[in-house]
Amino acid sequence: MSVITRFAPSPTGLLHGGNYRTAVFAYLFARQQKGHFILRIEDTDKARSKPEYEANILESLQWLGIDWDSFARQSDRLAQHQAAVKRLIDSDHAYLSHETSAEGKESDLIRFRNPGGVITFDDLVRGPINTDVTDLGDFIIARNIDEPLFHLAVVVDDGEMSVTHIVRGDDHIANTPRQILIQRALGFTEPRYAHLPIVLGPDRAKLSKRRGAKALTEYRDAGYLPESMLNFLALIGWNPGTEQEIFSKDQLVEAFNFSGIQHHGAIFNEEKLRWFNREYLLRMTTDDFSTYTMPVLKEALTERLPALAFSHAETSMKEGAAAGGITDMDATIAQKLLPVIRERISTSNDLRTMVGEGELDYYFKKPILDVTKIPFKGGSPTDTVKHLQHVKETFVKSSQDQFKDPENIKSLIWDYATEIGRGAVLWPLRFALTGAERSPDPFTVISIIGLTETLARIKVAHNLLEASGLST
RNA sequence: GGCCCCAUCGUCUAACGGUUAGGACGCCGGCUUCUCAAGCCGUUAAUCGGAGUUCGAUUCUCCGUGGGGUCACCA
Repeated sequence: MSVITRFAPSPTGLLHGGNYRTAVFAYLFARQQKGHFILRIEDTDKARSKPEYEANILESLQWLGIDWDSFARQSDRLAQHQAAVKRLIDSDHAYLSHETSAEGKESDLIRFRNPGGVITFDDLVRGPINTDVTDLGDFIIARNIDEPLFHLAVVVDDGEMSVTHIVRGDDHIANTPRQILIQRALGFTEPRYAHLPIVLGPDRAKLSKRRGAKALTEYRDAGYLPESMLNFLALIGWNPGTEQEIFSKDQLVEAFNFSGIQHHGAIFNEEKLRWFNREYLLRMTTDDFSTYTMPVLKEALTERLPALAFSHAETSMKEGAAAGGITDMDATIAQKLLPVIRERISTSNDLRTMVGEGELDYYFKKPILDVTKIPFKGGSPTDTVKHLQHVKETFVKSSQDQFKDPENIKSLIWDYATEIGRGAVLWPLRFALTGAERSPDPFTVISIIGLTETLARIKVAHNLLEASGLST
């Protein structure tokens, strides 16, 4: 018998990572067993189900790389549910019960005739679970013949779709016995159950939208990669029994097993997720990283433009700044900036923040220099001018094509810097270029902004130092 | 509260009677370095408590304690 699993979310809100973790496990198991994976939208609650939530579920699953073999919507299966209710009534497993609700509404509810006794099932992760269902009483399975409720619908759908393994959150453990009761009354084969430990928020309570759990699509929008999200989700409450942590989808499919699933809840740790994302970013090809980064970088830079505009007017990078977008020149620089960015971010949102806070400004405009910070730790302005002058002359004498690679640039002045004291030479150079106390090394910066701009900035620092020297 | 489940570093976890209780994230420190980032190395940190069983308990049993889930005409 081939394995059939399903993911059966309700489109009554945006689903969070914990919900999708359930989908991941059901999916991995189905793929591993060369089985069939069903996506079933449980929208029997008409009042709360919304099309946009359903759309978000589909979108999220596709993004994660969880593809389904068949799709069903519970609301499309009303006829089957009604037939089942009729069968239940005809066989005296259920009956009509005329009742008045708390709000005073009268209706003919359909109640399941509970035989009582102990129901036992062997959970794939928890082992045998026994429940005395006597106390449940005759529970309600439909509001009326046209409005079947959750338990009835689930059992009918799982039964008719021949689901062999029900993988779901362990908040359903308490529901299982009554579903088994309905199942037996309807004559369906009992599936295997695998109840997954709940995913907790930082407060150790069940992850929920109300307590601030983010929708999966929010993580996507923040720049998380589907691969890292899948990897992370799979490792919440499950481990392969080895020390491997980075898993491709195929590897997860192969390694997954129910015995590696924990029996207790696990906290959704965003720090770890960030780490996973960074690991995947680091593993990307240059082209893929560019595709991942450039749209965000361009967008962020465009927003940053007002702050950059002033200097665009007076530098060599001025073309087209007023046109409302970043210039070709800027785009070229952005492309060169990619390696620098890669070692500094975990998500593209980090990049957005960097640009927004002006951390990248000096690549696109001349920095405004605080002249007192140009000399290295207690170095004199006079010596600093001398060193900058030397560096400048060395650069001028060198051929243009040496300025593409940071290592080459480094080799031009490294011996001089070592001889003089690297700090005394490199700090003023780097500061002249960036105006920042913290930045990548000067060689990297030069390779990005180019020789012409480098010389211009050195000249600015030079002039500033001389002017301050005269006035003191 | 009833019922059910769970319990190893702050977090995710390994150990399936015998280990200096291992790994990862984070934190902290060092190396490298003009600064930052990265990288490399390292430190700190845990078996909830109490009884048993056993030559020996993280591991098995019981009792506490703590945490979580669930108790709808929601799913």
